[in-house]
Amino acid sequence: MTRPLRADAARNRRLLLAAAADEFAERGLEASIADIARRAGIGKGTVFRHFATKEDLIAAIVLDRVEVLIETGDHLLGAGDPGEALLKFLEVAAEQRQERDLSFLHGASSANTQVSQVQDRLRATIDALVDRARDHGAVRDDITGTDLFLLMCAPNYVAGYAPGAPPDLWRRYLAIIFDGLRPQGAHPLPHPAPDLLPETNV
Amino acid sequence: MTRPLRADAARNRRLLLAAAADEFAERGLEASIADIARRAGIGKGTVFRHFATKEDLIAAIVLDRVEVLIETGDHLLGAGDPGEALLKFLEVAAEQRQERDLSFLHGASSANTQVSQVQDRLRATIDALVDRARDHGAVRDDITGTDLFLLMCAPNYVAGYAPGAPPDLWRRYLAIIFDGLRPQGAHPLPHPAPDLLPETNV
DNA sequence: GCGAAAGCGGACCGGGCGGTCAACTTGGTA
DNA sequence: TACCAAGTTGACCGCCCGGTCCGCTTTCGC
Repeated sequence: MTRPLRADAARNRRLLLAAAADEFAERGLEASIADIARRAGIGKGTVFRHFATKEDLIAAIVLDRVEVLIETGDHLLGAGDPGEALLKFLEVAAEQRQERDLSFLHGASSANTQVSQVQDRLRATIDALVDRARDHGAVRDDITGTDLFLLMCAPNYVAGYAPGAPPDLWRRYLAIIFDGLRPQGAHPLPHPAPDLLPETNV
Repeated sequence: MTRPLRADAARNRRLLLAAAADEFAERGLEASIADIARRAGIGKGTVFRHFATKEDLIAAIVLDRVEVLIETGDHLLGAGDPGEALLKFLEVAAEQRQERDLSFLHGASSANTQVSQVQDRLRATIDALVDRARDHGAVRDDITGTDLFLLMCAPNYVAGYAPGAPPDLWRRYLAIIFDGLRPQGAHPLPHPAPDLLPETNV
């Protein structure tokens, strides 16, 4: 369908995505296109040749990151202890976020259809991980894949509130939250699990 | 020291703070001063008469909200079951956040000395609540007040990721996290508690 | 009721943003 | 090697932002 990119264009696209991810991680959503272009060593106009709007650029970054998580999750589905697999998945997700925190980009790009599609795929993978762990008695009966999808980002978020915190403080809060997911000593939950409509997250 | 505000000025200040809180809750940090002024029914110049910068306005809002939490916490220190008191405190904090989510303002104003002072006071109150709950065996031995200070906002944050979620979904995630804080079935934590230096949070 | 001080408001400013464009350079192909 | 489509570039545009300023209005002690 679409002819392959010219060699220089492909190189610039890679540079651009890397620079954008770094810049967003450092400056948040309001990182400017001009700064991103400068960091990538390309002209501002080139950015808009590759991505029509800033939102499209953000969506491309999110797409890449979520794909990685899906691959990780699918791989873990076929391996070892189900409880360990789920925990390992959460650790990988947290490590990705720790390296570069781009969580705010997910919200900023959820309107994009490709992003919402890939997020649905991620949710399916997490559902499978949780189902397997639940069947194995590694997590309590009353939690769902959606719960984990939502809780996934919490450890980094919590650790991020500490100013000069050590880089792997998230491990502490992941452990606490995961203890809350175990069957031992679980108290009944006061609110039913949400069900996010999978087709469209409006 | 400073003479009291004129009647109209005091009224406008109240209108302004209320409008700003609403506007920030709806539009996030990038809510504009012009919109806030319009919502309050006052001129843009008047905003800057009351608060020299946008940051000062944000700090004033945060100050008010944190004071409320401190009062709540101090009150709960003298009442009933220590474990219930801590849980109740977290519920009140989450309700405040659910009504208007201004958590992003805390980060934006932490440079302000008044804000960091009042946050230190809040941390002291939470420390006391946690110490009492721990002594009573309501929470595990290896968590600290600082842990709770950081975890406090997590339930709303997690629930906020669900698009059309019911308004009190946070209760579900607070329950899960609180189960993770209980002594029953606790697994050892892989990372020590952080200690935020209280005098300055740089 | 009057005058001075306090408060008010909106036109205005400099700057930075996302996005456009037309002149220019480059890569692949016949 | 010569050509042209694809790609690049930075000056430029309109917009909106936080913040200023000064002529006007309101409050309140006397």
